[in-house]
Amino acid sequence: MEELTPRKERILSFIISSYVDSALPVGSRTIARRFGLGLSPATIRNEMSDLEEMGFISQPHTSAGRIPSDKGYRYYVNQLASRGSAPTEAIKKIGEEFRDKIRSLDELIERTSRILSSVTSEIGVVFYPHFGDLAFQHVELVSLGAGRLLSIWQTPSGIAENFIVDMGEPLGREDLGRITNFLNKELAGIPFSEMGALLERKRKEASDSLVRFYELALRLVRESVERTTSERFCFDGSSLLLEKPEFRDIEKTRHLFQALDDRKQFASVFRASSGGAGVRVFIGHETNCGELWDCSLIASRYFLKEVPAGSLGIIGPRRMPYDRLIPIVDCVSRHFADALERIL
Amino acid sequence: MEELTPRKERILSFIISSYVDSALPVGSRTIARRFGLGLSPATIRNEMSDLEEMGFISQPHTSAGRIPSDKGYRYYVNQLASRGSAPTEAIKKIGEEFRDKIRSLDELIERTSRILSSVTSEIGVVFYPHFGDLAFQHVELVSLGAGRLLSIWQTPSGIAENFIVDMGEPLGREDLGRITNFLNKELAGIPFSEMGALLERKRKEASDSLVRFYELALRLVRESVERTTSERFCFDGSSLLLEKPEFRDIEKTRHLFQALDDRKQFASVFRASSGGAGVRVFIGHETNCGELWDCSLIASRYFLKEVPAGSLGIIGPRRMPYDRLIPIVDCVSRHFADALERIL
DNA sequence: TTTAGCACTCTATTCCCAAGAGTGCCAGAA
DNA sequence: TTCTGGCACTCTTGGGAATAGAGTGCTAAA
Repeated sequence: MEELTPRKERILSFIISSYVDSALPVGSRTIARRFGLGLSPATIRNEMSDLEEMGFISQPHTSAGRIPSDKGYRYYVNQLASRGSAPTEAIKKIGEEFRDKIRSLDELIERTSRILSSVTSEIGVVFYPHFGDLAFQHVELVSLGAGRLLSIWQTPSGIAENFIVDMGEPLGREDLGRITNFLNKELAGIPFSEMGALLERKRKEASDSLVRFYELALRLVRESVERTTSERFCFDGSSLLLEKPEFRDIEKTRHLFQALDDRKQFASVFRASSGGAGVRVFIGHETNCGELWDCSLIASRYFLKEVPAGSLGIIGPRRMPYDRLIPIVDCVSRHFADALERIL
Repeated sequence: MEELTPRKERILSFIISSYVDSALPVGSRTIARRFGLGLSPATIRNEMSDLEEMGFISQPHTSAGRIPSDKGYRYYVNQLASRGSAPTEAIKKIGEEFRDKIRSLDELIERTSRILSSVTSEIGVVFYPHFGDLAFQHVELVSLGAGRLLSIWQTPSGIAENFIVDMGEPLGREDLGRITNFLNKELAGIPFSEMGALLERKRKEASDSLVRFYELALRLVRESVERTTSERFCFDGSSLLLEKPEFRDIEKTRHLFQALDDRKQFASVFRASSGGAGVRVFIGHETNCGELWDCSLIASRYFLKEVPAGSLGIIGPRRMPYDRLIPIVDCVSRHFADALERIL
């Protein structure tokens, strides 16, 4: 990205913060007046004309002020990254919210999305963690009768996930013990997501006496662990969107809500957006989702025992106070990861 | 509710179906023209004037046609109840949707809310079942290390729920066995929701050697089974609301979405609305929720082993094709209950 | 390089008017 | 008694036209 002169940068920055505040296009007059620098509107106009030509701002129509473009926001956000302050007010509130005892994963997820939306006044989104990349250590099977099992999968660090599985055929106590031992021996240390493939491979080479074990094990894995790849998430605060002036237009808003309703599509947008570590920001068309052209995403990946496990963040209009919201999402993300490890 | 003459009833019914179709106030002229009966607009006007005085219809303003009132819809819906047909088209589709294998409770809930909204074009809502009224039969405890337990609770009919609980203190294998036996003996046959109170009572009279067991048991119950009373639900299709002409007004719609965002409040509205068996309809102010004055609820309670366990339904504008939607909600409710028993 | 001035453009608001839809009421017909 | 045609009245809706206001681009001078 090209560099801007300090003056252009200040003007761009002013346009952004003013527009973020008011949702109104910003004119040269306003800038000259509320801008420390002793410059006349005419000078500002020349600078703005340059900025427009370079693509950082645009005009809704000929006789309106300027509004920031994707590129303008992007430049601003990149500048921000180097500084990165944190609003102590919000940080304190977040800390308090997470201090309450949270007892289940569901509660944590719902709670966190609520916190995100209440602190930022945007839509808060939290994805359920997936465990695929964690290493397996130990499984326990409990019979529930009629061929149904409860399987409890643990990692070396003590994280546990469990599933009810219908095995189709009833299994005796003895069988159960054997399968348990078999799984614990065969799969120790393997990441959950690779169990299926591994069992598949081994089954082909297995002696006849073991084939049945491999098949039962495979069924168990398929019906339980492999389910976690599904992309569940929870979001909260959609009514906040309707308060923003850019969503006064029903048609526009409807399309946006359609995108949110299509959970599959939305999950893929969000997931794509949160590769890499740390907080990442996706502005307007950067989301790669047509309906979200006037929205931005601030997403953060969270980790479980150093392994990426899911993401969370907020979604709102492009016109966002990025300087305030980026550190907030980061802060919530850390608290969430902590709380997650405490629960699992 | 007072009786209407057959002619008034036919007119009311026509006004409702026309208004449901078009969202436009209905005038006497329209009725006279598209109404089999050879009556002049003037006659119809007189009848309408009566209906208005009786409170079944109202005028948005002096020179507009009439629209149905809560009372009008209510009369219509009550009439419907006696007939109760079912749209085979939709029934077939619902059956197909439920035929797919559904593997977890979460999946079933999300799926069902999606089906509800796609078949009815309204918002579909499904509450998670609560198990409080089911009888307890058997519990199993599995240690996860560091004082954390997985507890698996079963009913006589084989339904299982499980929870991870942090007991605060590590428990040896022997302790675990004792507590398991203790719980199974003390609580057999008790409904889940009454376990806490029962243990509390018994603890007071217990001999010193048993107090510790009661306390551990109480902690276990408090941290696990009693959580299920929380009112979780899932809904889908909120973008469909924005397509309806009555929600073109952003302010009005915002209030509605605020009500939906407040999950606690919404849960209580919905739950209050679904007392009793069978499908129940709540029109406008009957929902007892200010923000929902222009909405209706069609709710059905579902059962688990003959015990009411939760509810599901749809929410949309008052202007709803009740005749079509009531049987649909009923149908989904039945399929859901079946699927639920298959899963748990 | 900056500034002041000026003509120009486009939006948003207001007001007015006419068209249209629907009603209520009354007097007369069935 | 019940129904109908006619008529005056009311109220919303939509389409200009006029106006005010905001903001720009350009040019010439400091």
